[in-house]
This record gives sequence, C-alpha cells and structure tokens, in this order.
Amino acid sequence: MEFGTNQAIYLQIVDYMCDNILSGKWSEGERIPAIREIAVSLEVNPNTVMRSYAYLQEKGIIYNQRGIGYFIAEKGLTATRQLKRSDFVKNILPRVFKSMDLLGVGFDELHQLYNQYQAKGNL
Amino acid sequence: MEFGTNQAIYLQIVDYMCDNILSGKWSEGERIPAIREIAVSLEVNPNTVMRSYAYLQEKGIIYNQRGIGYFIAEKGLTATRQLKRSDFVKNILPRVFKSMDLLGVGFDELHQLYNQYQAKGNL
Amino acid sequence: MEFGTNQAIYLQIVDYMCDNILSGKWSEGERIPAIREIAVSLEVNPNTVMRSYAYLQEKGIIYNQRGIGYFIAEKGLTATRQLKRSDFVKNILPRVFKSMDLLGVGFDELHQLYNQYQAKGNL
Amino acid sequence: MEFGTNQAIYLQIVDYMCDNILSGKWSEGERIPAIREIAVSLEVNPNTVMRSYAYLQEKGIIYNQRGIGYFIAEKGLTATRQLKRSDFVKNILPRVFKSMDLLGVGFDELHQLYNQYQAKGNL
DNA sequence: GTGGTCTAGACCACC
DNA sequence: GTGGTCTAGACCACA
Repeated sequence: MEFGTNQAIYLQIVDYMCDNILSGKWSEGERIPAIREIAVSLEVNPNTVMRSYAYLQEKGIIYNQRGIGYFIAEKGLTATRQLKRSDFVKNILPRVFKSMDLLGVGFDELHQLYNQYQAKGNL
Repeated sequence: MEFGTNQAIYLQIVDYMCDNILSGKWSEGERIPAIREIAVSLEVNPNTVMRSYAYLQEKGIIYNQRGIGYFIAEKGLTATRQLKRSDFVKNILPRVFKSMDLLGVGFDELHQLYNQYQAKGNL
Repeated sequence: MEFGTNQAIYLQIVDYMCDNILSGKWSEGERIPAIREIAVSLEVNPNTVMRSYAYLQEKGIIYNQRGIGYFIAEKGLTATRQLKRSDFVKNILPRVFKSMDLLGVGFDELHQLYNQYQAKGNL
Repeated sequence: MEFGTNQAIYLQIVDYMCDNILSGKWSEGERIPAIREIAVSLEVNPNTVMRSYAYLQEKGIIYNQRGIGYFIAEKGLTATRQLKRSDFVKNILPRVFKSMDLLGVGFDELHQLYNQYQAKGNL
C-alpha cells in the first residue's frame, strides 16, 4: 500500500481495514492479522498500526483478546457501515455538492463520470 | 467566517477566496483586499493571510503589484476552475464513488440526497 | 516597458536609462525627459521615477538644473560604464561562473548559447 | 554560512541546498538534516528553514515522510538541474549577454575573466 | 499605504 | 523525535 501525504497514516490504515470489512474479506468474529504482521507488510512502525487498531476498537468495530489477537466484533460490519455512512452523508457529500455548484458540474455530468469510474474499475 | 478544525486556516482562506472568484464576486483584474484588511476582518494573523495569498499567486490565480496590492490574474477564473476541477475529479470523486460501492449507495439514492441538499440550499 | 516582479521598479528604470546612455541614444550634455513625462509613458508613479533620477544623480551620471530639467553629466557615459562594468565583473560574473561549474556547462556550450542569443537579436 | 543582504535568507538556504545536491553531497533518496538541525547550524529561525524546505518540496526536489524527516526525491538531482539550468539560460544569461554588448565586453575578454576565476577557485 | 521577511515562541498531530 | 501551523511583533523596501 502506498500512503498519501495529506492524511495521517494510521487513518489510511483504518480506511484500509474498513474496506476489508465492508467488502466481506474479513467477516464478523474472524481474527485479523497481528499488529506486527500488518506493520511488516505495510512497512510501517508498529506504533502506527497500534493506533489504528485502538481507533477501531474504540469504535466497537474490533475487539481484543489478550494474548490471542484482534477480532472483528459481533456487529462489526454494521458498526463499520454506520460509521462510514454517517461520515459520507454528513461530511463528504455536502462538500461534493457545493463543489459541483461552484464548478457548474451538473448531475448528468456526475453520472457520466461515475460510469467512467465504473468502467475503469471493471478493467 | 468560522474555521473548521480539520483543515489549516490558510487553506480555508484559500477556499474562501476561490469561492469568491468562482461565484463572480471578484472579477479578473480586480484588486482584492489588502492582507491586513483580510486579517482584521477574519480575525487572523496577517502572516496566515499572506500564506494564502502566496499559495494563490504560486497557482497563477492572483498576482502582486509592488506596493499596491494583489489582483485577480488575467486568467484567474480559468485557473481557479482548473485547479478546483482537477482536485474534484482526481481526488474527491474517486473516493466518493468507492465509498458508494462499499456502502451500497446507488446512484438513485445519491440523486435523492442531491435533491435534498438543493432544497435546503434554496431555503 | 514591462516590469519584472523580482527587482524594484525604480531600479529597472535605472537600468533602462543606463541602456539609453550606453547605447548612445542619450549623449553627454543632452537633456533627458522630465520626470512626469517618463512617469506617464511608463505608467508609473512619478515618485518612483524621481527615485531613479536621484539614484543616477548620486552616481554622477545625470545632474539637475533647477526649473529646467535633468541632463546627462559631462562624464556621464564613462561613469555609467564604470558603474555597470564594476557590477558586472564583481557581482554578476562570479555567480555565472559558479553556476556553470555546478551545472556542468562548459565554456564551449556558453559560446554556443551566446551565438544563439546574437542570432535572435539580429532578427 | 554567511548571508548576503540582497537576497532573502530562505532563498540563500535553497541555493545552499541545491549546491549540495548538484555537487553530489546529498544523493537521491538520502535523508537531509532535520529543520531544527539546520536552523541551529545556520543560526537561523526554524520557520525560515521550513520555508526553504517547503519551496524545494513544491519544486519536487525533496519530499517529506511524516514524522520522520525530509528526503531527496527520486528524481531530485534531475529536478534541481532543470530548475537551475532553466533559470540560468532564461534569466541570467540574456542579461549577461546584453551587458556584454552594452559594455563592449567581447567573448575573448569573457574567456580571460573565466580563466582568472578558475585559477582563483583552484588555489 | 502596500507587501516581504524574519524572529521568538507556542501548540499540535504524528511516527 | 519529526514537521505543520499559528500568533505576535518587529523591521524593511517600495509606491
């Protein structure tokens, strides 16, 4: 994984993990990789990964069993969806819509860009 | 103007100025308020405003006439639009579309949220 | 005349006047345009032109006859040449030579660029 | 390092750093000294050094790794050379050649001055 | 009056 | 430890 420069790395890792949950790669109750494992594979300081795990634990998305590891919480999928959706609707969308107005991008054009994005993703 | 806590103040000022240009409040060739003027009206340190101006000058959106002040560049409107549109299409939209996929938000639902936003804005 | 943004306008005017003297456009003893005249033709504040004239007067290149105007001094051409040449040899050239070394630009290449410059000037 | 009075300190630091890159003292991918470190060694305010670093980052010559430090970019040497060479050919040389013409300094004389400079540098 | 630079010092997020 | 931002205040050159 490559990291952007704008956002904190630990938050980029959080996003990466949320994606894994939402996409079904990690199921509820399943054990997720150890902090050190992730740290090695992402070439990141373990402290940074720890911070991501702590964040997700605080949100009730994962939980820790001492000495064993971290697991996706029982309602981890729902919690993740709520967290992401709330952020999406309350923070992201309003800014997107405002930009559209200022740039004169209509909804039709947005649809076009969406189709382009989908096409690229399917390649 | 009130400032959010996520983004640097000087960047929020940059956005504020881009909005003024895109909305037509400031026209090309027009002089914009002096650094100290803005600093007083926004209750911010002049250095912070200077940073915003330097950023916009670097982008070719405004230019400086020694001892007189800052002006919207000849192609300032176009430059602003390009800057904002590029950021919108390359950085914002892909993340939005990805979120939509992961959250199962369809384009119809997006349209609905867009209409809600428009309705609010018109009140 | 267009002004660069790096150098003070009054110094750019000084250069412009020195050029006129060195190129023989203005001869020793000859009257030069009034401050207001220059100010209008260059679209500049008269104070700025005044500053240029004061600078040249201090260097002994021009002199003032009250109520009549400014004139090129008796040894104005020599004085200008000395001023420019001293600046050229002591300030400009060392930096040029240092840049050449760092950039790996040899004297042959410099000669080539010089010929290119000459060719362009003759068009 | 001693600072001239003509040019802003932060730009003199930029030059100093470009020199280090061009001369091979700092290689691509290598970490460069921390802002505070440079600030202490040059007896300058950290803000001033930061400004130099920000400038070089904007030019793609160095990049930042969060919480770790600044590094010479992958193509840092090329970028530096381009930046410097462009400035040299487009801004410096034309003025030099123009001065030569106005002062009646021929290319032979220039060569002589160049040799003198080289001799001094080798002592 | 205008902007441009610099210092000193503080606070913060992040690794 | 690293950089990033902001404030306060000073000084300067310039128009």
